[in-house]
Amino acid sequence: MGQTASPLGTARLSDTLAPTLPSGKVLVVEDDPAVQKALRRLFEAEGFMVEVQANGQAALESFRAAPPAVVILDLRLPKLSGGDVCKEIKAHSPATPIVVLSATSDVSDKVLLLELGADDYVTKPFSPRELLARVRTALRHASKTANVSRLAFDGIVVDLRKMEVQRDGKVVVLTAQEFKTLQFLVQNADRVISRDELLNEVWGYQNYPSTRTVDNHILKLRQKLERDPASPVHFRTAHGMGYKFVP
Amino acid sequence: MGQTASPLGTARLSDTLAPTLPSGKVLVVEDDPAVQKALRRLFEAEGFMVEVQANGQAALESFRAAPPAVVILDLRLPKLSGGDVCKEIKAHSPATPIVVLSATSDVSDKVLLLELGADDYVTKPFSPRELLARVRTALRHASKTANVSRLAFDGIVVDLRKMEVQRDGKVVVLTAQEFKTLQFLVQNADRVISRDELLNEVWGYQNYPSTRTVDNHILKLRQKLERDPASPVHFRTAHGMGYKFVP
DNA sequence: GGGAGATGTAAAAAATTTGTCAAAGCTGCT
DNA sequence: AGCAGCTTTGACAAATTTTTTACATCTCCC
Repeated sequence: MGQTASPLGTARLSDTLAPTLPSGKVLVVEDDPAVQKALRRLFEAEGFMVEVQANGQAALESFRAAPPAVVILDLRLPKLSGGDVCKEIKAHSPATPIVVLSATSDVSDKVLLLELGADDYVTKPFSPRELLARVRTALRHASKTANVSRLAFDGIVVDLRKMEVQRDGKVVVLTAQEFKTLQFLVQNADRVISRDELLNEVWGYQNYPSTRTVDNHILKLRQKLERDPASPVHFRTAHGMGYKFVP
Repeated sequence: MGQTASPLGTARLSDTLAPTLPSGKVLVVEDDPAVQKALRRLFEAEGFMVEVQANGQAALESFRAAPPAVVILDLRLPKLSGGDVCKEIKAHSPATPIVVLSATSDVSDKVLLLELGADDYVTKPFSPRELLARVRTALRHASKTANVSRLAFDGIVVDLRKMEVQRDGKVVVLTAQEFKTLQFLVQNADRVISRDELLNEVWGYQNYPSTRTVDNHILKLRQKLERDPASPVHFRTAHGMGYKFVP
C-alpha cells in the first residue's frame, strides 16, 4: 500500500498494552446517567464487573466496602470533587490504579492530576477503545509492579524497572524501541504475535510504520541477545503468522 | 469446481480466527464520493472486500442483507444520521465492530461516541495507515472475545494461543494455512464441511484457489496428525460432500 | 465388473513471506 | 548548523509456503 499521511496532532507515548488480563471489578465514578450507562456497557462487554457511583462520597464508601481493581473517575462530581476522591483513594490504597476522565486537555490540569496520584487520564473526545486501552495499561502496570519487574531466562536478565538487559552478566544496551518490543514479547511469552499486533501495541496508532520495521527490530534483538543470531532460539518466527518469544 | 464466488450472505462470525486476519467484508458508509473512492482503494489494496453505501438507510439494508466483518461509518449522512445507524447496528449485532469517521466538531462531546456504541473513531482528516490500524485492531479484538484457547482430542492438543499443535506430547509444526484449516475443522467437529465452505471460511473472500488445494491441506494434516495417515480416523472424507473432523 | 467422477498423492511451479543491509529520515543535543 | 544515534524505508536475496499439475486410486452406481 502506499501513502502515509503523517498522523495529526502530537503523538502521545502510549505504553505497551496488556495481553489478556484477568479482569476484576471496575469502579466507575460518574454523575451523568448517560455516561454511566455507556461506561457500564463498555466494560461489561469486556468482561469486567462494573460498579457505578454517582458522587464522591458514595464512591469512597464503595471503595472501602469492596475495593475494585481499577477506578474510572470523572473529575466533575457533586458532593466531593474528583481530586479529593483521587487523593483519598491513593492515600488508602496507592496500588489501585485510577484513570481520570477530564474535560479539558489543559496541561496544568495534567500535572495536577498526576500530583493527585492519578495513573492516567483521558480527555474529552475519547474513543471507547482508548479508554479501555488505558485501563488495561494501568492494570497491567499495577500487577507488574506488584509482581516481578525482573525476568530471567537462559542467561538473560530483563529488568523492567531499570530498563536494562544483561546477558551472561554483561549489560546489553538496547534502544528504546528495542526494549519496548522485547518487553511486549517477553510479557507475552509463548504466544504467537502478529506484526499488526506488535505495531499496535508497541508502536501505537500515532506512529504506525510499515514494511520491514518490525522485522528489523526482531533482527536487532536477535543480534544482541541470541547466542547464535543465525539460528534464533528465543525470538522465533512463525512463518505467515508473526513472531513468538520462547524463554 | 463449483466456484461459489462466496455469496455475501455468510453471516457467520466464525471466519475470524487467526491473529492475522484472513480478511472479510468492510462496509463503508460515506456520502462523499471522493472519500468513498479513497476508502475503497485503501481497503481493497489490503485485501478486504469493500461495500460502499452512501446513506444511512441503504447502509442498514445492506447490513441486514449481508453483515460485514466491520463497519466504517461517517457520522454525517443523508437520510439517517450516522449516530442512528450506529445505534441500530449495535442493537442488532453488538459484536460487529464499528469505526466512526468524524470531523472533530462532531465528537466534541465525549458522551456521544460511548452512547452510540462505536468501538473507535478517527477524526478527519485521517491517515490511511491509522484507519487501517484501528480497523485491524477492532477485528482482532472481535475475534478474540470468548474463544477457547486450547482444544484436545485423542493424543492431540491444539493450542490456539501459541498456535502450536502437539501429538503425544511432541510438537508438530504446522504452516499458517494448515493451522487455520485445522482450527476451523476442530471448531466444527463432527460436521461435514464442503470444500466451498472451507475455502470461504479459511481462505477468505479474496484469495479463492481451486482444484486440489483443499485436498492437499487435508493431506498434510493427515500426514502430520493421524497415527496412520493411510487410514485417517480424525480427518474423514465425506465422499461427494467434503470433509469431516471427528475428535 | 465397469466406468465416470471424486479423491489421494507427490513433485513442480508460483507466490508469498522473511532476513538483511545500506541509505534516508528524524530527533535531540552541543 | 552540525553531529550522533535511533528509527524507518526500500531493495533484493533467501527461505518457506501455497497452489497447480499430473496421475494413480478409490467410490458409488448401473
